[in-house]
Amino acid sequence: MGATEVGRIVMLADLDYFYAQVEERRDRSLIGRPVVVCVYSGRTEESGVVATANYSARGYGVRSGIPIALAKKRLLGTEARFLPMDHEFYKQVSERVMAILKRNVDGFEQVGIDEAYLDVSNRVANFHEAEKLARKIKDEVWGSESLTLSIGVGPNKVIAKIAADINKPNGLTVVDDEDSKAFLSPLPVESLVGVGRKTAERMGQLGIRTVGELAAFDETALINEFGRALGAYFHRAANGEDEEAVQERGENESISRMVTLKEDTNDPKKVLEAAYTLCEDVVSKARERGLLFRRVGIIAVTTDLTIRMREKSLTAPTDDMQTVKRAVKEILEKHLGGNRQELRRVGVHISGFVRRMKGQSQLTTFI
DNA sequence: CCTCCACTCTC
DNA sequence: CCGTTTAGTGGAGG
Repeated sequence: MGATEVGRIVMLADLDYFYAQVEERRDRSLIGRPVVVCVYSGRTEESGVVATANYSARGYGVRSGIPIALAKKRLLGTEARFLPMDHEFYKQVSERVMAILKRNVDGFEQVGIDEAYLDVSNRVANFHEAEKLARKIKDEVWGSESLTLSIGVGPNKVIAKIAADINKPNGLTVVDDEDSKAFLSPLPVESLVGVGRKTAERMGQLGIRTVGELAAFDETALINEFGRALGAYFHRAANGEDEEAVQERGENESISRMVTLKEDTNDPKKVLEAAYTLCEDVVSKARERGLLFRRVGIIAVTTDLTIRMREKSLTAPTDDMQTVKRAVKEILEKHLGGNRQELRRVGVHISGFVRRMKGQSQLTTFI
């Protein structure tokens, strides 16, 4: 970048309908028909939800998060295929694609399995060159993986993300500095990262429906309504301002596992049996990474699908299975005891990581 | 300041 | 009709 330039050029690359597209790639017979990748809960033959659907299926109203049974109803009479998630495989494909992205940029920040922010400020002189680079990246990914992606190019992460969303699949949208405000202004507030259904509703109460209206709203009032960090972020983002750096993310700061129980219950024995399996999972994950942890918690989803979390801090960092199981038992019994509601799902969560030093035992010595 | 936990969001 | 995983903010209360 020239010394006079102050602006950045940031991209957001987003693999299109990722899981379903990967399935289309490995089985060409899927192409041209609705494809629905499912998370089966194991409770009954088809209980579970849709993880991702291809655009053919989306045409029938099939979206992420809807029950599989509902998706089947909507796709009745079509040649639709329903496939179980194959997370390991998607992860391998993702890693190969991310490697391609990485070698084309200076700054890289992966967000989830199918998205990454790319900082190309030092690699291209202007937005026109950035567009050419984006095209090259798309060609490379297509050439070696036969996958399409959508890329948004902008002066910062907020704009790049929205630009990528605006035109998919297989899109490429460039929004340069001068166009930012005009680009953002008419969009619904939900276009901004961090504004979901609930927040959009609250903004609606304030008479804010578009990003332009949000940009014009008093910042102090936003801070009052949404808190210091969020309020200030909404104000800046709506005005097209965002200084967030493109930065590689560190290690995860928590590990959790969750399962759907065979049947709704509040029998501690049944819930604990499931929870103990989850303990084994999370503890071995932590050990693989050489981590001790200070907090253990449970997640309980009741019959009416409300979610509760309970956690406690341990007196010392550990990765000892018995300690974890005891903690989980204690928290769970306390919760089930004071709660008549039956559970549908249960989860175990650990956090407060401390890297295990060489020679450090999991039984920390008290001084 | 720390702990707990609700809430929101994302893939 | 109903999953999974992780991050982050912020309020309440110690």
